[in-house]
Amino acid sequence: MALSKPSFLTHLKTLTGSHHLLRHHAPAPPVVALRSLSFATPEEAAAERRRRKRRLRIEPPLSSSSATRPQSQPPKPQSPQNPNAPKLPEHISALSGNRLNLHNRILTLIRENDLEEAALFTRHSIYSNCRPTIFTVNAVLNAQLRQSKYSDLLSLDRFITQAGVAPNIITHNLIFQMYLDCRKPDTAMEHYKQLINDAPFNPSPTTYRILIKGLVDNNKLERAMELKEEMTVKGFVSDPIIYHYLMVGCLKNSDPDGVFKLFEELKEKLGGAVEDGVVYGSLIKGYFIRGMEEEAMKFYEQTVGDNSEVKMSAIAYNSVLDALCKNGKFDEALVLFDRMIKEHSPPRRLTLNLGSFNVIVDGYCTEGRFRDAVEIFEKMGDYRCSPDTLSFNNLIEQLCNNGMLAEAEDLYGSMGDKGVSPDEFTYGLLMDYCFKGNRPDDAAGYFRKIVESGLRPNIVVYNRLVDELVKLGKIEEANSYFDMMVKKIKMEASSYRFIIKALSESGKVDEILNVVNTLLDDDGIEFTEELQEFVRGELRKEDREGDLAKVMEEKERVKAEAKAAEAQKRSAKAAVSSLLSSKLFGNKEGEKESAENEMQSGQEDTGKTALPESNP
DNA sequence: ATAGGGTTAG
Repeated sequence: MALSKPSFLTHLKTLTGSHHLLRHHAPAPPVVALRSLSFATPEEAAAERRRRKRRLRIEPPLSSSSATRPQSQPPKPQSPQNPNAPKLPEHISALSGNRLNLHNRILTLIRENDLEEAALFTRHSIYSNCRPTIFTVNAVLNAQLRQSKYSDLLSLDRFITQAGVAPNIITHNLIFQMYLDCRKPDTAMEHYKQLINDAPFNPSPTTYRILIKGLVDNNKLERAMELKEEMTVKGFVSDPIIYHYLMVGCLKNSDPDGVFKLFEELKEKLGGAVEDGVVYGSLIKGYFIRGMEEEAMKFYEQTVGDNSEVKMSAIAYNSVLDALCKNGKFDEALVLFDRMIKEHSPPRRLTLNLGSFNVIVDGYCTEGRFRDAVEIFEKMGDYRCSPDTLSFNNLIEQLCNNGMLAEAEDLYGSMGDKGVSPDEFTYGLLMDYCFKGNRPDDAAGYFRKIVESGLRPNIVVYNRLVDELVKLGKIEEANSYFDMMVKKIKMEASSYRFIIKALSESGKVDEILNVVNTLLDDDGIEFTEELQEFVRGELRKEDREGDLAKVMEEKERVKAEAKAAEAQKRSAKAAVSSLLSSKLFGNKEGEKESAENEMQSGQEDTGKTALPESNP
């Protein structure tokens, strides 16, 4: 199995290490939060939600099957007269004629979700007689960001920088967003410092929104607060949205006083009244946390009361609605929800959205009113709102958690009609609860659905499946899932140990040796002395300790043979290619190999950085 | 015709 994650990270390190704005420091490489099913922290889940949200604006990612294009060597580094002179980005008027045509063609590729082609086209155009504008580049970078193609994004950014396409503020904002999504706030802030020091233009208000939100999401509230002060010093207006982000940060830190302080500060800044409804949900939550229910409800009244001047959007309402639901004011929440429904008159005024239903569904569930929850969930369509995978998962989980597996499965069954696809989480959830409900065959069936639907299988879910099967004494079956999945997911050492242990306990020595054989082929796992000792210990129980050495020797022999065959092939090729002219042949070989590695790795990390050849 | 405003549930 190809070594996927480590090589990806190494690759990213190379990219960032040579990034123009980052060349002065050499921190750890950004550890990209790859999509995974189990989130270690709520922040990770939140980061994933943000990514999903952005992804919504683009067609859902198809299985990344488009072929990797041949790419050639980077050109010689250019030597402009003054390499330190910051270049001004082009003005929007540069986007005309041929360059506008190019722009539109690339936008079409993006719309068709062919990001590889869009990036490649952009690169190839650099040295053609029609250079892409920075606006075109930004469009591609943005699409890559939305699809979490972080290494592609960094690679393209580096490419255009080396090629002398001057980035503009939007380019930088995209880079900030990427680092923050990757949970690398420090790298984002380094980049920000470089921008302040070196760039021939200023940050934009959006720069601060991105940074402050990202810092809060990454648990750097203090730094976010400092940045708010800093932007004020620089003459930027910190608006209600910035304050809203910071208030959310305070709530996360259980610091209601921080919320109140921010609200007062905003109020003063706005001349005594805050009209934007977005901050009131947080304010009310602050009072609830503080145990000041009366104050909370006073502000609630002030926000939505008859003579209120506060402008409420659907999102602002949702935040208030959530405050009520989570603090024992469900009756009031229902009244508010009703009012939101009455005020909803699309397309003129929108006071309801998917989120409103998610909040009220959770409210019903908290009250134990699951039937009502399902009912309102199903009424969503009446208000031109449609559920997504996450909202289905949410309700399915609530039902499962409360002993209503059958109802959860009904709901799952209705996803298809609504055109919503279950994801790995849906299946993992149903799998777990089928095991709990003593239906192991159905549970395994849900697991197989993950594989059959072409979803990226996840080691955590796989571990849970095998764990349950072993607990039930279904060792053979567990082993068959090991065989099925070992090629598809990046196994962990502990997963190998687990299956070996289970096989050992039922005396299946040959199967153990099989697993060891697979392990030896797995480049991602080091067969440490300790691991070997563990295997030997298990084999010893059946008096087959010596078999480990046999397997290892055999593997060495096979590997040595393969190596020899490869060497022979190489020298034969060398003989042939010396007959042909040029290095072209050799290059192509190299590319073929790396393309194969990527396909095996199954990651979204196709970050090839080769530049096209300079002028033809 | 390049970023970006907010919410809620994994």
